[in-house]
Amino acid sequence: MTAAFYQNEVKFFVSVDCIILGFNNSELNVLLYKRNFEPLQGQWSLMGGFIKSGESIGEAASRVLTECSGIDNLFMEQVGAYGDVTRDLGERVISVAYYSLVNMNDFNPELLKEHNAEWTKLSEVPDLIFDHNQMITDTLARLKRKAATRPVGFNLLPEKFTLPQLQSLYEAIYQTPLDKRNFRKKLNSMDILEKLDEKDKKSSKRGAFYYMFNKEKYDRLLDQGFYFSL
Amino acid sequence: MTAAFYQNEVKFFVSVDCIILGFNNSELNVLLYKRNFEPLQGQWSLMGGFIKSGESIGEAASRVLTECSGIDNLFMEQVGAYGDVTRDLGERVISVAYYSLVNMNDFNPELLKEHNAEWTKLSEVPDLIFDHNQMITDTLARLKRKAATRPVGFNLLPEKFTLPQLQSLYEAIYQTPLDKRNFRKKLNSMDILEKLDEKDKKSSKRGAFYYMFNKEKYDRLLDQGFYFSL
DNA sequence: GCAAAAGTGTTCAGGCTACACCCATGA
DNA sequence: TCATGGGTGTAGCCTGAACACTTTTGC
Repeated sequence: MTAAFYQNEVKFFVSVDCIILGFNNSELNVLLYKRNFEPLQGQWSLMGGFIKSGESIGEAASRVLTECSGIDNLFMEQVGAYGDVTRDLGERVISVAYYSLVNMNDFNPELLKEHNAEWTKLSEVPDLIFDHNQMITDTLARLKRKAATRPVGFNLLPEKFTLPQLQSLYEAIYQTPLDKRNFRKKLNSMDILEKLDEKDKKSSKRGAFYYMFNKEKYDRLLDQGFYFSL
Repeated sequence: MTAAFYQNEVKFFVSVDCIILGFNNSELNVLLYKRNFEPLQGQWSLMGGFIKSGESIGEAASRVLTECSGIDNLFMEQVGAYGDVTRDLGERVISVAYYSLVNMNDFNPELLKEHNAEWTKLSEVPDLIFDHNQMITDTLARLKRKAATRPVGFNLLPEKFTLPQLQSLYEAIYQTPLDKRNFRKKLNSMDILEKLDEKDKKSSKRGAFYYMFNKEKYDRLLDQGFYFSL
């Protein structure tokens, strides 16, 4: 029963490419690295790798993420499969893209160096190999939709964050300025944040209160038919 | 340069599976067929096929669609890649799902018979092979989002359709009843439909006016910053 | 003439947008 | 004391939701 049923069909290399997004200084960043193997050695590329036998697509993506971050269970979601015949210049490779939203501070700088990896502002992404620029474009469109309807943006921030930080994150995602009062009013009305007593004094003299996303509260509200929307 | 760069990596069978949706009698239907080859011969399945060398993923999906419909250029969009290690009982196969929205009347019944294919109401879909039920579930979630923000629903109707038809289509997609007056008001305000003089008298004595979707008008409005929303 | 589906407006509430000033603090 | 970013409330508008009766016509 484990016999070769599909003998007459063709097999393909299948890889995953990870669009790892972070947020810093009011800007979204993506993790890129310089390829250290042919073809196109020395060119900039997304983090990726081939799927191994015995490994699901998601497991492969997860492995790539862990390898370059040292962190398990990062937020991650499939973008889609890319399979143009000539997309890879080496041989034919079908690739499945995943995007991941991470807190840049959690990344070990030495591990990044080891992988030739660098955080790059989205506004300064160079020409990447193959269809990797397209994958980023598709991811950003998806992120806009997703962040508007699900509380995924918090993955891009430290556990404790301020409202000005959160707002500038959403401004970066939507690529549009938001009204401070309206933004805060909306968040307040959702009642999914915990206000701390502590303040962040790094970016202003007065200091801004820290908040935390309360997942338990959010899940409870979901059950009651609540929908996140920002 | 066409040398074997990735010699040490594993290759996989890659297939496409098509979730072909039609609309009839106030119900969404999906095209299923009885597998005529092992493994799981005789079981119900989505329409699908292996990707051939020299063929992109989209081309493979398009080929499968044309093969069973006799129609080119059907509306089609990728749902995602499915790659659990044990998803296929024969051998390991990674599959990319595409959904397609079609006008059931355009399908040649004899061609369907040839392929062992049958239209099945969504409410009556049996247990399918592998993860095909999951693919349908994912497609329906995607369709809800898509149909709300893009005028893709028209692909499920004949070129000429009535407003009661269109409303029942959206009721089927959203799985919820809609208010007749509000629905018509919204459509009217978008100004993307052409009202014909002709009436459809099949479903009532009085008859309902036929309308057509005006793609040119829609595209013009898009340029002016208009967003479809239903 | 009656059954069955098509067609038509108004009202109300809630959410979204626009908008400007005071507060706290470090330098 | 002043420069800098943090924090707060209201009013108008618009959109979405609720809702009931008349029209047409085949039988």
